[in-house]
Amino acid sequence: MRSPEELTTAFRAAGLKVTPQRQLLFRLMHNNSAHPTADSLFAVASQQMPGISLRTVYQTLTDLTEMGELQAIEVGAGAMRFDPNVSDHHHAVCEVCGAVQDVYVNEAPELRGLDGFAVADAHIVYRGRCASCSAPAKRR
Amino acid sequence: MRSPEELTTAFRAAGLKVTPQRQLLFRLMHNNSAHPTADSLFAVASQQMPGISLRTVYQTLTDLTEMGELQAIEVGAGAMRFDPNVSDHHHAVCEVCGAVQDVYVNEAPELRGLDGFAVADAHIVYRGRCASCSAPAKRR
DNA sequence: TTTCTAATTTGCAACCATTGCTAATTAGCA
DNA sequence: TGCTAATTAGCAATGGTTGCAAATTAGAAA
Repeated sequence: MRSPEELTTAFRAAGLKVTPQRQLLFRLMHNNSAHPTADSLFAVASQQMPGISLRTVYQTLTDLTEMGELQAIEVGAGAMRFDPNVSDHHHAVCEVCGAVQDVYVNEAPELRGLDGFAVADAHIVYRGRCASCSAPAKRR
Repeated sequence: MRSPEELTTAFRAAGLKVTPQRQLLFRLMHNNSAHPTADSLFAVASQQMPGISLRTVYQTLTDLTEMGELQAIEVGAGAMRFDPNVSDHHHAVCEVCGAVQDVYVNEAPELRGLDGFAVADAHIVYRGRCASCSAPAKRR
């Protein structure tokens, strides 16, 4: 996803308005590698802008996704996750803490069983334990 | 998933009852490659057993999944799909008709970016057009 | 075969993530 | 500064799924 400044220009150029709500969300998503859900982003946004509505968060995330600035991913954890990294990559989901991290593969695997199916896109979801959840328990 | 007969034995052995509802669902899921949702299975089941409840369909699918007889898959199409093929495989989802088919890969791809993550499982979802949806339009 | 009881089924309410709708507000051009 | 289309907020509604409680029933035991 582009920077808040670039998005501001892009939105205006597309005839869309740049509201304080949108600017806040641009900032919160930029370089955000937490793969937040709409709801968790709403929680953070609410601290900085009390009164912002969950509806607006959903709306803006959808708009950004349709503009290709965000990737919406489904990792089988109920809610949709939003990722400002729109490069070709995959995801690893920790089964303990739920954290999602970006993963890259060197080349797509060879397939068997496709039978005339024209693949447009492939997405891999890895499940397991992230580094901190597989580390031996430390005192805290 | 095992045959209805084997499941009957397995259920009894586990102290579970084999009801007519369960027997019907065993039969409907056995060798079922349609990757049905709970709701579509309920529709089929209702024809053969009017009055069966959607709740029971969910319950039985969940039980079978927990017993390892079914695989529950999430292909990003709203509802969960259930697959009696519990071997190690992946899925191809047609973006036109929504059909899901099983796909096998020769070997898992090499990963970058994992950073201490211990992978337990990987699932690939391919999107594209299935054979019949990419075929040139025929009169019907 | 009958009895008994824990397992199961049903129906419905509740839940969660998300979207539809609409009145009120506002960005930003003229 | 005014105007108007875009946006926001709030709430209702949706779809998929689960929780709950009362009624029913499979199947072991008598």
